[in-house]
Amino acid sequence: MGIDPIGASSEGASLYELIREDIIEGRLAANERLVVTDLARRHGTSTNPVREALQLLRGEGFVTFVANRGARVRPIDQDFVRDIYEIGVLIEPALTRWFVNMATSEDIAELERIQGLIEENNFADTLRHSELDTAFHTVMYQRHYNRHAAELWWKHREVLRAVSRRFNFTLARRAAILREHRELIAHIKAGNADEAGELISRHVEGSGRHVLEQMRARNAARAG
Amino acid sequence: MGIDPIGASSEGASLYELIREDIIEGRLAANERLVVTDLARRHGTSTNPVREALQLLRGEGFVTFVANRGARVRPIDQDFVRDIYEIGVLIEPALTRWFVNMATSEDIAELERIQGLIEENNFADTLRHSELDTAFHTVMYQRHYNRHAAELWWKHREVLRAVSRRFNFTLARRAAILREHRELIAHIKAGNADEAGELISRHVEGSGRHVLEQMRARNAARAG
DNA sequence: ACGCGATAAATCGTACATTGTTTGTGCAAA
DNA sequence: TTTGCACAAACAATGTACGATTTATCGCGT
Repeated sequence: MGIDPIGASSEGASLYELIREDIIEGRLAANERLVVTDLARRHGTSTNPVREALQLLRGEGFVTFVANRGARVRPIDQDFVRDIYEIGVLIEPALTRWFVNMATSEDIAELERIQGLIEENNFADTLRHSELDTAFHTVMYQRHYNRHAAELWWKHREVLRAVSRRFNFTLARRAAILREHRELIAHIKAGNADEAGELISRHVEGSGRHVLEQMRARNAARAG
Repeated sequence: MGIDPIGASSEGASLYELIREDIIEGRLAANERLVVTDLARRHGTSTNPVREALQLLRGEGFVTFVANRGARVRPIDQDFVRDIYEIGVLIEPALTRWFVNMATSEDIAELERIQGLIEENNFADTLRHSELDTAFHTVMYQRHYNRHAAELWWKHREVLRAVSRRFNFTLARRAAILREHRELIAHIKAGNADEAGELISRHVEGSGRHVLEQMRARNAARAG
């Protein structure tokens, strides 16, 4: 599964996860107030668990606090998404280069298996594609010695997955994803760490650009 | 046994900040249990504020949780420091390149002013040097459009400052710092973004290596 | 020395009190 | 009628206290 240092996922469907999903998925609007008693009533608990969940979310950056005025939903807007992608462009190549130098034949087989499923699915089920794509990159990053960087990537990934779930892949983007994945596997097999890193850089940047275009288009549609 | 009861009861600073400082500064040992009732008694509050502070720290990665077993201090060990520095090596050059292209003459004057204070102090007061050095880099990063990256840098910086406070600068490191800062200002003046980025990469890596060597030496001394 | 059960301790959830903030109302003045 | 403002009531955040449930500890008998 994921890369989870703080023990969040050990609790099944915790209050933290529920509220977090509501924020990421957009069910809670940007800057919306998070009233403790309301959330407690809605989830059938007392206020204390809600308060602790909100503090946890605050620490992770999903919620903002003002003293004596409570919590609000941090907007998952274009700037937020752009920031995350740009950090990915800087970090993921380094993770990839390390993986290329450490990859076993089992790793490569696993990547090819997942890539096979991705091509088999061929974006028919977009949710499934998203999961497979995440799995693909997780194979590469999950064993990296820099746990901090891997965790950071995972946190960002969860946000981006939720955001991009609202959109469809353009045909051009679909083709690019498949092509780049195949090319990446080839680089890994050949042990070309730098080329793989370069490719990932373009891959992440392309993915970010794609999502941002979609967000922009939808915003324009909503405004006009 | 850890906590200084004087600093603990000081007014103004929140419970979160107090516990956080105790972790970063090393007054709370690695993996030490954080018992809610103890902390509450020690800080003269009830348990609820402590619980919320711990969740906040959990979200920021300073504390780990296991269900029904409470919180523990995440170790600020060599791996942790190395991870943070490596992320800095990846991110700071990008922040620097942007700054070089955006720097005004006021920015450069401010950098030269701080650099003057640094050279004037010349590591006589190491704490002051640490503050000035942080100020120097803050001038470069604080206005970056990628708020996420800037915040990430700041959070890391706070940890590293606390860690390196335990050590002294070697003569070689002192010389390198002054030389690289001067060289950096020259690159900024000339508008050489790429050279400045390259230099910052080396600067951060050198700084990280220096701190890690010190940690290693102290660990070895403690063991033998 | 090694389970094993009783006891202590700590976490987690609930209920309540206090304090600070927001909102709505009445009233006077423009 | 509208605007500005004081003031009070409702509301919500923050802090305290306590009971329930889970985990850790320790003494005891084999």
